[in-house]
Order: sequence, then C-alpha cells, then structure tokens
Amino acid sequence: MTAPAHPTQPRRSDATRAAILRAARERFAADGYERATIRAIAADARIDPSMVMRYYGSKEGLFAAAAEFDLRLPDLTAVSPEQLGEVLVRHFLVRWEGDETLVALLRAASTNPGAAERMRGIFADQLTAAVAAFGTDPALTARRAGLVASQILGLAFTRYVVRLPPMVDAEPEELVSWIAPTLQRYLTGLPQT
Amino acid sequence: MTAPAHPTQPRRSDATRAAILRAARERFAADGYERATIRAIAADARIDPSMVMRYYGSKEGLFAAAAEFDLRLPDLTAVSPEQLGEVLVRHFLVRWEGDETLVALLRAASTNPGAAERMRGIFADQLTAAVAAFGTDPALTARRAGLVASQILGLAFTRYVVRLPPMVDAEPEELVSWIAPTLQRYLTGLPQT
DNA sequence: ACCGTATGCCAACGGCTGTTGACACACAAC
DNA sequence: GTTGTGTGTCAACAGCCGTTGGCATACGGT
Repeated sequence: MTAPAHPTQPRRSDATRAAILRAARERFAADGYERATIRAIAADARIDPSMVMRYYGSKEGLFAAAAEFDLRLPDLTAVSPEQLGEVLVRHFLVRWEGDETLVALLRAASTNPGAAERMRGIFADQLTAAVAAFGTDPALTARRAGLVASQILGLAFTRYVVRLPPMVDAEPEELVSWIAPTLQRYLTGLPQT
Repeated sequence: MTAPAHPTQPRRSDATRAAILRAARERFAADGYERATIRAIAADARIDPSMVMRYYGSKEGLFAAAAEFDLRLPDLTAVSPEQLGEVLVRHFLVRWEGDETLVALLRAASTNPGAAERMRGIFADQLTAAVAAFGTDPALTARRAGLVASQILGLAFTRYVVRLPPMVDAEPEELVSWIAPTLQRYLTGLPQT
C-alpha cells in the first residue's frame, strides 16, 4: 500500500494492468482458455509473464478479471411490448460486435468449468432478471430466458466462433429481421401456437 | 498388410481401435480438444498411449476419426411442409442425446480450428443440402440453413455444454414445442412478417 | 518346427506450460 | 543522500504434453 492521498490515487502500474487485460481478452477471444498462454498474453502487452502473476495471481484470476461482463440490458418495461424481440437482438448484436469479452467468455465456456459457471451466472441472473421485470407468468420466466439465451448464444456461436459463412456474411439488420420474431415469441408467446 | 482372404478380414486389433475411439469421444465431449489428453484417453481404453499414435498417427488424426459424423437428416421432401420444424428439432434432440460425438465436436470447435472447419462442413454440406432439397428460393437456401444451425447449435450449447438450468431441466417435447415454430419460420417463412 | 508380422508395453526425448524467487531500477518521503 | 516501496526483468523449476524408438510377445501361414 502506498497509502498516499485519500482513497485511491491512480497508480503508475494501472496502464500495465490495463494492457494485460486488453491482451488477455484478445487472446482468450481468439484462442480459448487453454491455448491462450500467459506468455503470449504478456508478449502482446510487452511485459514479463511474471507481472501477470503478480497482478492477477494466476491464470484463473486473470481470466476472471478479463471476463468480467455486464450485458447492459435495457429496461424492458420501457420498451413497447411488440418490439421486445427486435430491441433485444439489436442490443446483443451491438454489444457483441463492440466488445470481445463475450466472445472470449463464449469460447472459454466450452472447455473451462469456471467460464461455464460465469456464463450461467450472466444469463441466469442478468437475463432472467430482465425478463422477470416485465413479468408475465413467473413460472415461465426462467424457461423464456433460457430459450432467448439459446438463440442468442447460437447466433454468437455460429457467427463469431464457428464462423458459418451464411451467418458471417449476413448484415446485422437482416439478422435482426429474422431473429427478432423468434425472441418475441420466446418472451411473450406460448409454445406451439 | 496381412493380405489374408479377400478384401478386409477383421483384424485382431479392431477391438482396440474401437476402444480408443470410444474413449476419445467421451474425453473430447467432456473436456474439449486440448484438455482431452492422449494419455487420459489411452488410460480409459486400457492401452498404452503409443498405440493411439500407431493407429491414428497423431492427436489431430485421432480427433478426425472420433469426430466423423453424419447428421442422418431425414428426407425433408417426404415431410408434410407444415411439420418441417417439428420433425427437425425432434430429430436433432434424439440424435444428440444418443451420440456424444456431436457434443465432442461442439466443444472442440470452440478452440480447435480443424474442428471448427469440420463443423462448418457438416452444417454447410449436410444441412444446406437438406434445405435445398425441398428447394424454395435458392438464393435464400444458405441463409435458411445458417439460421436453423444457429438455433440448433444454440440449443445444444446451452443444454449440453454450458448447461443452463432451464434448458437442462426442460423435457425434450417441451423444447420441441417451443423451438419447432422457430425452425419452421427459418425454413419456410420470410424475415419480420 | 520356423519365420514374418501384428500387437502391445516401456522408457525416454524435447518442448511448452504455469508459476516462483532473486535481483535491478525508479521514484517518493524524509 | 538514504530508505522503503512499487515496478519490472531474468532465469529457472517442476510438471505435463505429444511423440518416438526399441524391445518383448503372440499370432498366422507354411
């Protein structure tokens, strides 16, 4: 502890910490958890691998810090009910294209139990909460959130991870127009109507 | 070459080969490509790691053999047009629950480029072919197949890989009733109608 | 019986991994 | 200047990985 001025003065190492985090997110997103080595991340950040250990304790700790994520879901009660699906898909597409953290989490969740646990937390907590907010039948809330997650994660998986050509080539707005009705039904509809 | 009787007489090592393949599928499905070690697979199959190398050449070769997969899609032209979605979801659910190969491929595709390539091949070739068979607009065929893949893979990813509770708990038939209309629209509908 | 080959185990290699500890330098306080 | 602490580098460890080559054994054809 430097214990200088009052609560937290910016430390000189903050830039390094940030560089490590940025490099870690890139590598985790591109290679997944096990192939993203601490040595490679450190090289990207132009520092020594041992710095990563000092600042983040372990590879698991680094991933935990790099995979911190907030879906930043809009308040669904403020959205007109028939536009719920459209708003949600567009939000996710924007959120995904602009921040590689979720792709890192997605790739890592396939093989790393901790990452899967975190993914479960994000979609169980944040998404379920958003769905519950404009609450219809509470008994169906979890199922609706799960179904939305299945289509959203499937979209991300095919577009950003496996890179299926028809999903990569599609313009965002075309994807919105196809997928919005799906989410709309998962959120407000009933099965097989 | 033993070159005994006519074309291919069953060799004594076929049981070993099969044991290796079975163990490999299990490990790849449970742990993904990099965490599934040849040593662990060999231990499961109760043989020496070097046997894996002799019979499959390398880890990549073993995976290629273990991830051989046929979706066994039904002939969609023989299905009544309004039941396409339902038939397809049910087929995939059955196919998935009964064969861990696809889960292995799914997990591995997140981190292993070769596995991703194979996944692309399976869904680009087999699924696109099935969709093209009862052909509507050829220009839309690839997109329809991609969208179906996104929902199907999202279902598999949330249910078998990340294990989101609401997706794991759901009865197969309930999933069918929710997801069938989605596939139905991806296959025969138009965007945002 | 012999011989060639297929099958299997064992020990080891080189390489890469996460992680650690010792050491050098920079900066602020006094 | 001296001291102490934060920041960074370097070299090395122990462990696991895929992979290899040699050697024993069992089998099948003759």
